[in-house]
Amino acid sequence: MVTPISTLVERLARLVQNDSHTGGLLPSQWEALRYVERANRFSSSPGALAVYLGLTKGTVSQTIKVLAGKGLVRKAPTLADRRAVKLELTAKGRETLKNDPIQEMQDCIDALPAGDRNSMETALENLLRDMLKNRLGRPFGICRSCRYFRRDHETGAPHLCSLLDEPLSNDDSNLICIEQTEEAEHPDSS
Amino acid sequence: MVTPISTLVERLARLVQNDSHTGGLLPSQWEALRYVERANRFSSSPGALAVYLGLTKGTVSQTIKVLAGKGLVRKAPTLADRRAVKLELTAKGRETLKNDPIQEMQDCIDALPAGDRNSMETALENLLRDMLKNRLGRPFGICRSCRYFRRDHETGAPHLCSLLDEPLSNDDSNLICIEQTEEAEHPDSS
DNA sequence: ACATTAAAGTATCGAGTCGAAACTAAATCG
DNA sequence: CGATTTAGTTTCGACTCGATACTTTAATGT
Repeated sequence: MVTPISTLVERLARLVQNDSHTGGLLPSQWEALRYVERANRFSSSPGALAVYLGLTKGTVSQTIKVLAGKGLVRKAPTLADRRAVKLELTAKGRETLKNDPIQEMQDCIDALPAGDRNSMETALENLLRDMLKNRLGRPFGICRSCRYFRRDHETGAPHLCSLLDEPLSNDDSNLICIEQTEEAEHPDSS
Repeated sequence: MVTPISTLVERLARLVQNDSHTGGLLPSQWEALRYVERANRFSSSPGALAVYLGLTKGTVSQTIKVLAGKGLVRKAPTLADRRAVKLELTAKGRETLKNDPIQEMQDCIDALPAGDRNSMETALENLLRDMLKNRLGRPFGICRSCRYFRRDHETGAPHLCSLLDEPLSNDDSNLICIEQTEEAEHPDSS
C-alpha cells in the first residue's frame, strides 16, 4: 500500500521541476533544450521530441517556437525532406544549458558513493526499459549500444548505422537516437 | 556534459506524469491524493501539502477544492485551531487510489531483482536527503525514524512524539510527518 | 486586556502547459 | 497522377501554477 520507491522518484522529479522556473525558462523548455543537445541527427526534429516527451506534436511545436524566439534553438531547413525541420542548439542555447537547474541534482548524484551511483544507474535503466516495453515506447538509447550500430565501418567515417545506412562519427555514437534498439537478446520461443 | 542519471529520473517521472491523466484525475490531483493517504495527523493540512509539493498555498487550495468537490477528500474542521483544516480521505478516495497510475511503475519496481531494488532505494533516499539539505527543505520522513520518536511510551498509547508530546499508534508511526527529523548523527566538530 | 503581528487558508488574475482537432505542405504509395 | 501518409503549425479550451490581495483566527507584546 505504501509505495516508497515510486514516491522517491516522484519527489526527486518534483524538486527538479520546482527548480526549473529559473533562468528565464520554464520546465518544459528546459526539457526540450536538453533534448536538442543530446539528440543525434536522425532525432533532432520536433516530431522525435514529441515522441521522447510523450506529448503531442502541437504542444511541442509551441515549446520550440518559444525557444527559437529566445534565440536558444534554430529551426534549420532540411535538404532531403522539405517538410522536416532540424533543431539545432545556438551558441546562446549552449551557454544557457550551463546553468541548467537539473545540474544541482547531478551534483548531488556525483557526490554519492560510487557504489550507490552505479547500482542506481543500472536499476533505473532497467526500470525505464521495462516501463517502456510495457507501453511500446521507444527507449531513445545511446547510438553505440544499438543493434544497428557497426563499429569501424571504414576509414574516414569510422562507424555505420546499418538501419539507415549512414556514417557515424565518434561523437554521433554517444548521442541518443529515436531509432535506437537494444542489442537483440537470445531469441526465445514465446 | 551528458547527465545520464538525472535524465533517467526525469524520464521516469515523465512517464508517470503522462499516465496520470487517467481515472478522471489530473497529475497534481493524484499527487495530492497520495499525500493525504500517507500523511499523519500533524501533516494532513493544505499547508503541509504545499510544503511537501513545493507549491504555494493558493495553488494547493485549488487542488484540494477540486478533490473535495469530487468527493475524494473531506475538509474536516479542527478543534484545536479553528483556522486549520484537516484533510481526510473518503471511502471513494481510498477506492480511487486503488487505480493510481503510479502503480504501473511500482509494479515494474517490484519485478526488479531484489538487489537492484534495495540498492536503488538506498541511493534514492540518500540523493533526496542531500538535495533537501541543500535547500533547507523538510524531508517528510517516516514518523518512526524521527529523532523525536519514543518507542513504547506507555500502555494504551504505545509510542510518543516527544516534540509535540502526542501519543502515537503503530499505524501513526508508519506515516510521513512534516516535523520529521532524522536521528541525530554522532556530532562532529565541523 | 487589547492592539499588533503572524499564520492558515481562500479568491482572483495572468502566463504558461497540454491535448484535441483542424489545417498546410511535402513525400510516398499504388 | 491521384490518394494517402507524414512533418509540422495553429487554434481553442481546460487546467496548472505563482503572485498578490484578502479573511479569519491565533499568538505575542506591552
